[in-house]
Amino acid sequence: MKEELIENYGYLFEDELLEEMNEIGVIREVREGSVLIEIDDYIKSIPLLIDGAIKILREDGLGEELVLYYIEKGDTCAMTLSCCVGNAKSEIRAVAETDATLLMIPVEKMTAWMHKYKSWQEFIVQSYHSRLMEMLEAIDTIAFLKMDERLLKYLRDKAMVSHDDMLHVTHNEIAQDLHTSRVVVSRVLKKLEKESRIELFRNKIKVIDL
DNA sequence: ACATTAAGTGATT
DNA sequence: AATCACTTAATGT
Repeated sequence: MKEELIENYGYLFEDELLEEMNEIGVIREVREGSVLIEIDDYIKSIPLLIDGAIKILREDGLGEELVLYYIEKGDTCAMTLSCCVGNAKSEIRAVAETDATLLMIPVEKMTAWMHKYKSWQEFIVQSYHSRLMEMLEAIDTIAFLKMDERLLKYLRDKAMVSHDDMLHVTHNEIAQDLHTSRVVVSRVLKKLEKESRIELFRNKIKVIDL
């Protein structure tokens, strides 16, 4: 596991910190689809993503959800960070988009390292920043983009995090992620297929050119 | 063969 | 862009 740590975080952190992470962190492997954080959960440890991708969702009242952004390896979850510091409940849900490997760091260590290691502090601040940027991007997408553009972005992101241009997803699942109806998704996808940008199959979508 | 689930489509708001 | 109503196609038992 030491190798994986170095591979993904070695260029960021000094050896001493990596050593501590290796000792204290607990590796957690999760399967695709498993829920890592539920809304209203209290967070007791910080996940650092070693491998795979995590999907971050916002949910309204009951059932209706919306994808905010994805987290890939080398990243951490900003929500977790703010929750630990403020000891607050999670406002979001985190679901494993693919099979994933996480390194879990206890909250106490996370705050202690903030003082002890400059590289850690920078990592946290930097991570906060990039998550905030992604949030802005998500807002722009919803507010200014039409459904066809939103869908394209969704497919692009999905293909990127799964490192595969054959996406295993149904029209219904996409509709839920984008908070729209299945019929609309089917129509737009059909249009994209006619433009030869994608190819449609049952339960699958092949990305040709985005 | 039948039931279930995914996807396609016209019409309406 | 959403909803309804209906059809067609694929898959499971």
